[in-house]
Amino acid sequence: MSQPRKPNPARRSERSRQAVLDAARDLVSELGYAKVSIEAIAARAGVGKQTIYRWWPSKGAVIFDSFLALSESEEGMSLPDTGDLEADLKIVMRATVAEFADPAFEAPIRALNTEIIGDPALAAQYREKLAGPVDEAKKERLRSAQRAGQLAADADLDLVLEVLYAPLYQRWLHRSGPLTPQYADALVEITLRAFAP
Amino acid sequence: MSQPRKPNPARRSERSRQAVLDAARDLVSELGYAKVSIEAIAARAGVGKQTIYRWWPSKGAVIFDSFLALSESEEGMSLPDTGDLEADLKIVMRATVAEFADPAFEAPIRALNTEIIGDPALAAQYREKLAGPVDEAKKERLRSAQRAGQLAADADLDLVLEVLYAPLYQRWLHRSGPLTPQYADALVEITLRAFAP
Amino acid sequence: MSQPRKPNPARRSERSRQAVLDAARDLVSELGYAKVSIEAIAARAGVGKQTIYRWWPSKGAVIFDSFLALSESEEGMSLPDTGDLEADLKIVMRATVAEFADPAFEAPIRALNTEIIGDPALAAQYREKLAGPVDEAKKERLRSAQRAGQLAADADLDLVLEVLYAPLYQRWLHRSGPLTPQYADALVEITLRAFAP
Amino acid sequence: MSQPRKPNPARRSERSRQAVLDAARDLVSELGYAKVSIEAIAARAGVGKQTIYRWWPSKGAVIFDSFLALSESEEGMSLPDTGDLEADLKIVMRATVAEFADPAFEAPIRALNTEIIGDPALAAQYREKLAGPVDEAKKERLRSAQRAGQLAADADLDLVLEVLYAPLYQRWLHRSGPLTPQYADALVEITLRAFAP
DNA sequence: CCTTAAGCGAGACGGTACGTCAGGTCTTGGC
DNA sequence: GCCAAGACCTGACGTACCGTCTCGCTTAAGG
Repeated sequence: MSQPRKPNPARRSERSRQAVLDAARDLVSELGYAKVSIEAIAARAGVGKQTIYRWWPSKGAVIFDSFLALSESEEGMSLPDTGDLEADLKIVMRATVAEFADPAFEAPIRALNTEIIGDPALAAQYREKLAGPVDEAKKERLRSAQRAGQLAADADLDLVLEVLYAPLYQRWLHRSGPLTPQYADALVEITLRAFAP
Repeated sequence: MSQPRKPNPARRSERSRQAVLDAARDLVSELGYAKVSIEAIAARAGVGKQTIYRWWPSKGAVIFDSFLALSESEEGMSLPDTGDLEADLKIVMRATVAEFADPAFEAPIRALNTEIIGDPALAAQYREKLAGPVDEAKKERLRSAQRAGQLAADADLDLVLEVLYAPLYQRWLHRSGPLTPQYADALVEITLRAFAP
Repeated sequence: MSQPRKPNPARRSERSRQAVLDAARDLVSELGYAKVSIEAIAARAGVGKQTIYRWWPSKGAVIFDSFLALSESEEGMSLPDTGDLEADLKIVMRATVAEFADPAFEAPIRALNTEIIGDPALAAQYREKLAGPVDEAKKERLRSAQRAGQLAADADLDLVLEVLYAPLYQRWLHRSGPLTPQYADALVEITLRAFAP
Repeated sequence: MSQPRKPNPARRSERSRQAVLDAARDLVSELGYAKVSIEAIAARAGVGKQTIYRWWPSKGAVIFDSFLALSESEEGMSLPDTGDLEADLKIVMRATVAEFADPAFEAPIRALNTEIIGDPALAAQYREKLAGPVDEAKKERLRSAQRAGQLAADADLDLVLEVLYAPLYQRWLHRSGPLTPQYADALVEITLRAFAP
C-alpha cells in the first residue's frame, strides 16, 4: 500500500502560495471565518482547488497560514523598557485595547480563535509560531523588571502574562464588558500588586 | 406579501422539543460542534427538519439551548461560605479544574465557546442565562468576603472574577499549559493578593 | 446496515423530470454525447444535481430516458401494408435512409449507440422499450407477407430484420459507405431473394 | 507566434511507445474503454503524460493504436479456399462467432466501436488499417467464388460482406440474441441464397 | 569528442466535472 | 395547524483527470 503521496515542495509555486494567502486574508475580513469556503479562496486567488488541497490540510490551516505570513514581518519585536514597568505595561496594554477596537482586526482574530478551540494541531502551531515569540518578548521585559526589583524574583512569568492578558482577551471574545484604557490600566495595576516583590 | 408567519408557541410539541435538545447534546458529545448538522439532529431526534427551523434560528441556537436546558437544573446554586475565602475559593477552583479534565465536558464546552465567539446574540444569551447566574453566586460570596474584610471593599467584583477565571479558561481553550490543583491554588493566591484590602 | 434508501416516486416532481429530459435532449444535439455533463444538464434544466442523481443512476440513463420519452408518442405505430411487400419495404427503408441523413438525428443516435455498447443494462432497456415495439410492428408486416406467400413461411423474422437493417446501421455508424435510396432498395431486394418462399 | 512545434519522430523512444501501447491494451481489458484515463496509461507505462500528448492526439487514438499494433502481426492473411464457398464461409463465420464468445475480446472490441462511432477520423483509420485488409482478403475469396460460378458475377462484394457480417456484429454489440454456430451457418446460407448466380 | 538541443520521467498548475453532503424552503398526508 | 417525512434548489465539499507547463536528466547528432 502506498501513502497518499506527498507533493514535492521544491516545485511549489511561490506565486500561487502568495495568491492563496492573500485571498484567504481578504475573504476572512470581508465575510468572516465561517462563510469563507475553499472554493472561494481558490477562485479569488485564480488558483485550482487542488493546489490548495495539495499544500494545506484544511481551511483552518490555510487561514492560519495567512495570518502567520502577516505577522512574520513583525519578527523580533521587543517591548519598550524605560525602567518603569508599570508605565511600560500600560502603554502596551492600552495599545492592545486600541487594536481590539479596530474593526479590521475583529474578523481575523475571532476566526483565529474559532479555529484554535476546535483543532489542537492549529492550537499548537499558534502557540509556537504566533503567541510564542510575542510572549517571549514580553517575558524578556518582565525579567528585566525582576532584575530591577519591580517584580517578585520568583514570579512565574507565564502566569503573570495570563493574569495580565487573559481577562482582556476573554472580555473581548465574550463581549462581556467594555475595553477602555482605564480597564487596561486596572489590569496592569492589579497584576503588579499581585506579583509585587 | 405575507411575513414568514410566526408559529404559535402554544401548539408546540414538548416531546419534539426535548427530542431535539437531547439529540443535539448527544451529537455534540460524539462528533464535536463542527461536525454536527441540523439534518443529523433531526434524524436522530426522529423529527422533521422543519420542526427545527420553525423553532430555532440556527444550529448554534439549538445547541446552545441544549446546554441551557441542562444547566437549568442547577439553578439557584450558591458557593460554600466557611468564612475562609481563600479555602473556599480553592475548593471551587480545584473543582473547576477537575471538571475541565473530564473528557465528557470537552466537546460541549468547546462547542459553546465556538458559537459564542462568532455570534453576538448567543454571546449575550450566554452571559444572561448561563454565565450570569453563576457569576452572581460567586459575587455573592465575594461580597460576603468584603464584609468580612478579606477583600478590598472597593474591589470591582467583575474584575476579580476575570482575574480568577480567565487565565484558567484561556489555558484550557488554547491548551497552553497543564491544569493542576496547584495551578488553581496559585490563581486564588494571586487574586487575593491583588485584591487584598 | 441500511440500503442507500430509495426515494419515494409518489413525491417525484413531474416538472423537474420533464425539464431534465428536455435539457438532456437539447444538450446532446448541441454538443454530442461525450461532451454533455450532468452538471450542464442540471444547470440547463434549472434543477439541482441531486435531483438527477436521485432518479437516474448515470448520465447514460438520463440521456436514454430522454430518447425514450421522445419515442413514446409514436407508440402503436404500424407499417404500410399495400399487399406488395417489396414496395412497402422500400418505402420504409428509404425513409430510414433519409432519417439518417438528417443531421439533427446524427448526434442523438450515435450517442444512443455509444451508451448501449458499453452498458448491458441500457442495452436491455433499449431492446425492450425502443427497438422492441418497432421491431414488432415490422414483424407484423412480415407475417402478413408470409400469409400472402411473399416470404418463406418458416423464415426467422428476427433474422430477416437483421439482414434488412444491420447492414444499413453498420454502414452509417462506421461511415463505411454512402446511404442512398438505391442502397435501401438493394437491401430490400437482397433480403426478399434470401427469404423467398 | 510560433506553431505548437512538431516533435521529431526520429528521436522517438521506441521503449516508451511500446510501454504506452501495452499499458493501454491492458487497461482497456481490465476496466473497459470509458474508465481508462490518460493519466492511468502514463502511470502504468512509467511514462510522463507529456510523452503521450506529444505523440497521440487523444485517448481514442492511443487505444486505437494499441489495437493496430496487435493486428499488424496477422498482416497478409487469407481465407481458406477449398473450392466449396459455403463450407469455407461457414468455417470462417463459426470462427468469428467463437472469437466473440471469448471474454478477452469483449472489452477491446467494444472499446474500438465506441471510439469509431464518435470520431470520424478514427473511423476512417479503422476502415483503412484494420477492416480494409481483412475485407480485401474476404473479397478475394468471393471473387474466386464468382469465377467458379458459385456467386452472382455482378454481386456487389461490399454488400455481400455487409449482409454476411453486419447482422452478427449488431447482435453481438446490442446483445440482442445468442451467437451460435447455427446462427453463423444460417447467415452464410441466407447470403448465398441472396447472391446466388 | 563534445556540445547542445531534443525527448524523457515526473509532477505542479489552472481548470472542469464528478458524486456526496448539508443548508434552508416547500409540499404532502396524518393526527 | 403542527408534525414527520422527504423532495427540491443551492452551494460547497474533496477527488479524479484534463491538457499545459516547467523542471533536471539522459541521450543521440552534428560541428
